[in-house]
This record gives sequence, structure tokens and C-alpha cells, in this order.
Amino acid sequence: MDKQEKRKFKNVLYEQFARIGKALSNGHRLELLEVLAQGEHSVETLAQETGMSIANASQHLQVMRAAQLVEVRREGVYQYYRLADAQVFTLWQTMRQVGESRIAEIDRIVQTYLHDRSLLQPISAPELIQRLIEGNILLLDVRPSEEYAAAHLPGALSIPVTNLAAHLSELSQDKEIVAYCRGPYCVFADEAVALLQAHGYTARRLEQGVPEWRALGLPTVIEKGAS
Amino acid sequence: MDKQEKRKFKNVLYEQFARIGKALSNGHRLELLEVLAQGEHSVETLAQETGMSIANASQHLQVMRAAQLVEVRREGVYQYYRLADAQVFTLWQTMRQVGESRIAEIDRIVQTYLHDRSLLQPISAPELIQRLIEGNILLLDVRPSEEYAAAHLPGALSIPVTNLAAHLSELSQDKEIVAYCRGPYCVFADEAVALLQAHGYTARRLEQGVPEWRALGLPTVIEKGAS
DNA sequence: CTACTATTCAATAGAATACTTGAACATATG
DNA sequence: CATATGTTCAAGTATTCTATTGAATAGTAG
Repeated sequence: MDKQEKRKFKNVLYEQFARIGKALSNGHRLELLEVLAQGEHSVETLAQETGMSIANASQHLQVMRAAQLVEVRREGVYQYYRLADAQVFTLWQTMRQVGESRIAEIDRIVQTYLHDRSLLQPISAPELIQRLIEGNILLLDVRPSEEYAAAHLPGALSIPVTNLAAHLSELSQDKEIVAYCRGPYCVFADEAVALLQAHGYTARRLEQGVPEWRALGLPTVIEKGAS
Repeated sequence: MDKQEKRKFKNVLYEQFARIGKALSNGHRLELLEVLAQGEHSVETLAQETGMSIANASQHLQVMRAAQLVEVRREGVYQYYRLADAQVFTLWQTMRQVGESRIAEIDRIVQTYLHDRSLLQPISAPELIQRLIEGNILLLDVRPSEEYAAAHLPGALSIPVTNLAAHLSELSQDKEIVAYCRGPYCVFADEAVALLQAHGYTARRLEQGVPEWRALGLPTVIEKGAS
């Protein structure tokens, strides 16, 4: 292999790896990834969740599909996109860690928009497990019910944050409540805890979301009939 | 936090994370990262190693610097760039794994350009350690000597592949030789092993490069006086 | 078959990116 | 001081990316 051929090799090789970087080089696509980490979603749902037009969401999904980060399945008129692999979430998680530890701006943004997050008394996964064993915790999944169906923490009750106010009467005040949602940047659990606290409950927020919980090697439950 | 503010939050947040993706979205930059994983290098060296013009290499390095993936230090007229953090290598490694397992094209390219790699009888890190303990191995670092100085495997001898032919007489044929270089896509060790085998040596190629070895938690040696 | 819905495609305009060239800047040396 | 060297900057051009719009396609239901 001469010098020129060696250069060609590196160029075409690293260009292939760059396809993955390109797929991760847009904020909307990263947000899509994060929602997809909760389980498969239709284009329509994804567009709604991320505040994009359908056509735009579709195009971004196709970019990630071309990079092999996501896969699709058709069911009726719906196209259900999902992460191609658990590794893809690992990759996003690693990227997130690098961002959190190196890009000061990120911390500043979280502080600005989620200023009073410490009032939500975050609880860690190990601590939650301990408390669950003791049996004095009500674990609340406040994500949309489809995501609960796709995978949820063992023993969790599903009350989407949008319905929480209407279902408060069903929750006893005897137990401390721990609410969780999609992950560290999901605000469903923040909102739920704030609402619960305002109504006299003792409520805390789980630091992890479902994908982080799973990445820790902890078990999740799949609803009967969910794919 | 109302709906609009929530959207704004997600948009600005994920846009920040996308800065990292953008920095990783170009093949040249990934190749720069891989060379930087060997230790700090001047712009000139990096440009040479990656076959870019100086101005172009400088600009790519500044893109990665803006994303906080690399840092610089000036010494005299030279600017020495380095990875900002071990985490950055972890990120690249994760991305590499995703690429290797998901993008078929990558395997095809490696097959095409490094077709006879299996003849080099790759040896794994644990196997090498075993053999080093037994003491019947000569371990050869065939990277440029500056990279050897920055960090090398314990007990390794430095003979850059460019000088190897001239130094063959110094190598006894009694011991089996294991050559290593920068990593899985570096061909220095391939060339070294091919040359050694052609001259009657028993030679093999270490699968890992120095950064992968370090990422496994194995020790490296830093030359006296190297930073 | 028609009507309907979810998604993709195609065309477009505006923004961002990549590479080159030559000038400008910073540091070291005589 | 002038000169030399490594690096960065600025400008220009070609290319790629993003979001929007409206049309086309694929499947479902009547």
C-alpha cells in the first residue's frame, strides 16, 4: 500500500465514521433520539413531541436512518421509528456526559430554565431501590402511557403528567411519592413533583429516566401486548 | 414554565449538545482526534499526518476547540493541540464501536485496503500480557518517536516503522516480536509485521493501540522529560 | 373504485461548512 | 532592529444542510 493509497483509505474510512457524527450534529435529531430511547414512536408523535413539522421530522429521521442509528417498521399507515440498537443510546449518553462535563453553557441553560430543581429533592437509582425494598414508596411514571407500555420501572404506576391533576384523589398521602420520566432533561417529573408538593404530598424526582435505568443494568417491565 | 418556554429550553439545550456532534461530523476531524489520542502534536505535524494543508488543519482544530474537545498550549512558535479529556477518547471509541457494528461499509473498506490482515496474526491485550510475563516476547512500538515519548507500553522498544528496515540487525530472531501502533486503523504495525515476517522473524500485530490499551485500564509509561 | 390519512418526496431559498489563497500575527533568532 | 517560521485570519467559491411548501405515494376504510 503506497502513500497515496493509504491516504485514500483513511479518507474513505473516517468519512464513514463521520456519517454518525453528522447524524448527531443537529439539536432536533438529538431530541428525537432521546424520545426514541423511550421506545418506538410514529413520525406524527415524534413531530409533536419535538415541536417540528411532520415533513421536517420525517427528513431528520431519514438522516439518522441513513446513518443506521434508527430503524423503521410500518404498521398500517404509521411508520414506527426506533433506535437501531442499545449501543446508540450508549453513544448519546457518552456524548451527553462529555457535554455536561465540558460545555459550561449546558449547565447554565439547565440552571436558567430549571432553576429550582434542587427543591425537587432528586433521588438516585440505588437510593430508590433501597426505599422500594423497604416498601414505603409510591413510584410514579408520568410519561405518556404508550411509553409506559413500551417499558417502565418495576412496580411503577402510570399517570401521565397531563392527567395528574385529575387523578390526585387516587393517590394516598401516606407514602412518599417518587416520580420519574424520560431522563435528566425531561421536565414531566419536575412538573409532577411540583404539583404533588403543592397539594401536600411528599414527593421527589428520580434522577434517572427509563433508558438510564436500563443502561445501569436494572430491570424494566414491558406491558403485555406492547412490542 | 409554559409550553413555549419549554420548547425554547429543549431547543437551546440540544443545540449545545449538537456542538459536539458537529465537531465529530467530519472525517478529517475524526482522523485528527485519533492522532491526538497518541498525545499532543503541533499543527504542522497534524497537517502532515492527516494529509491536510496547514490552514485547513488549523481550522478543523479550532472547530474542535470551540466544542471543547481539544485544548492548545503554546511553546515557542508551536501550538500543541491535545485531547481535552480522556472522556473525549471514550466518546470517539464509542462512536467507532457503533460504526463498526452498524455500518457495513466500514468493514468493507477495511477488507478492501487491509485485505491480508489476518496473516499478521493479531494478538489481544490479555494474551500479550500473558506472553510478556512468560518473557519470550519483544514488544515493538513502531509509531513516531515523539508519540513513544508521550506514552508507550511498558517494556516496549521504540523503532519507528520508517526506520525499521535500517535497524533490523539490532533485533534478534530468538524472540517472537509483537508490534503495535496507534490503533485498529493504523497501518504502521501492519507494515512492520509484514517487513519482519519477510526477513524471517516471527512477528505479530497487537490488536490495540496505545489509547485503547490505556482505556482498558492498563498502564503506560511516559518518557522522562515528556509532558 | 373513492376518500382519507400518514408519510415521503421534490423543489426552493437561505444558512452553514469546507477548502484554498494570500495576508496578518506571534514568537524566536541574528 | 530585520528576518524567518509556525499559526491564524479573512475573503471567496463551491458544496452541503435546514426548513418550508406543496405534490406524490402507500396504506386503510367505505
